[in-house]
Amino acid sequence: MPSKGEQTREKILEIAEGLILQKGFAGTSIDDILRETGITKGGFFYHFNGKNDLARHLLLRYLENDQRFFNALFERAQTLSEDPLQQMLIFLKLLAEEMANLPDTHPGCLVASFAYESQQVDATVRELNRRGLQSWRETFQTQLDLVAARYPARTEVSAVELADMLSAIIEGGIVLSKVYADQAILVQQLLHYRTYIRFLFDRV
Amino acid sequence: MPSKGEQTREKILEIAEGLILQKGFAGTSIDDILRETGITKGGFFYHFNGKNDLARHLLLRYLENDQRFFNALFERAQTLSEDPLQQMLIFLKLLAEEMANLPDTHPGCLVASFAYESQQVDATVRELNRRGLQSWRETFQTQLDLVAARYPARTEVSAVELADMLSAIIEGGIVLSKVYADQAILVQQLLHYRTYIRFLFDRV
DNA sequence: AAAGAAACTGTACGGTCGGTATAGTAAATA
DNA sequence: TATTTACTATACCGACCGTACAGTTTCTTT
Repeated sequence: MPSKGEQTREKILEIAEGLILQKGFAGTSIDDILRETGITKGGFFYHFNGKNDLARHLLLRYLENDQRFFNALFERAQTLSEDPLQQMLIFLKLLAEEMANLPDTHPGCLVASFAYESQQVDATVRELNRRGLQSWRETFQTQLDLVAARYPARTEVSAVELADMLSAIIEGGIVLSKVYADQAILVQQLLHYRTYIRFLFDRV
Repeated sequence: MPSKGEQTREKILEIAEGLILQKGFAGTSIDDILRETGITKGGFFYHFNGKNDLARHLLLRYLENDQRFFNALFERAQTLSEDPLQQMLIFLKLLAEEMANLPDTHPGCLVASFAYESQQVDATVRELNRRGLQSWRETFQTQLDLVAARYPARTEVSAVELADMLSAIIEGGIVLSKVYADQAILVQQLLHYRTYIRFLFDRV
């Protein structure tokens, strides 16, 4: 059982994340967070040294959750097939399904949020953001390397670029989904990426 | 020759855009803009009714410029080939070249910026944002329809989704380029989209 | 039960925010 | 020359910003 402090901390992080994704980092005041959580300013500063400290913990939590999420989907894909290409394709299908099953449209990605407010956060957060993208790159690249080792690509492609393409599709798909208020778009785009992977490595 | 007022107006818009792409909309104060432009608050409010009014004009200008930019590249592509598929492929190559020739990394896209601060701008700006994405969709879709009319796609694909994919690649590519501080990524991603189009319609 | 640490509340601070108002002025235009 | 355009300069507002800290309650350990 998490201590009371941990619970409050988690509540602050949870609510702050939602607010920041809708209003931006600079646009979300500490008072906004206090209003939603019900705690007072002193309580907030007991847990965090300030807004930038909040941003750092927020991003850390977000990246860890995302990593866990991706890992879980890859593990599930690995139980369903032994072939690296099929695993990748299954992973993408599972990811698309998860995005389709969200209650509303995707709330947004903190990495993109901070990327567009880079001057509002300190160098630590910017660096953390870079590392976050890099860890996604490595996660996807690892699988794509396995694919490329077994299947000759139709055209010579870089696994890193292809890994980045998935990140780009996710980030871009989220932006479009947000603006159109239609989660289907992110799903469609993920499936297009999947088709591209199939064209590259599968004998279609 | 633009009148003195027009010049000042343009200067405000130009500087505000740069600031907003780096610090976000809420994170950019009117005072910030005054500092950079050298005008006073009275001067600013002579030209704009407030921050939201600025946002609207900013987005309008941005979308018009972008539309002109895309149109110019399509026209150039049309002078180089009569075939719709080749025109699309040339367009994408030209677009990638333009992105590669930017002096620094891509400064960002206002559409994404406002998408991640949707609660900070009024409904007019949000609607304008949607229309902006929609006009890109139509621009790309028009060309892709011509392609699909002449070339049977390898897999049945929706021209709208494929058009949105380009927008997503651009938006996502910009995010990655910003975070990694490397404009090459956006270029790579545009070329991957190009390869996907080739796989879909061309006999590779 | 006492002590101490953890988890806050309450309040106050100086600064800045977007926005408004107004008086004055220089330059372009009719 | 008269009028409009395009500002400057200054002052002000209430709201809110992030920060600080002294005090109080709640939990945990001994």
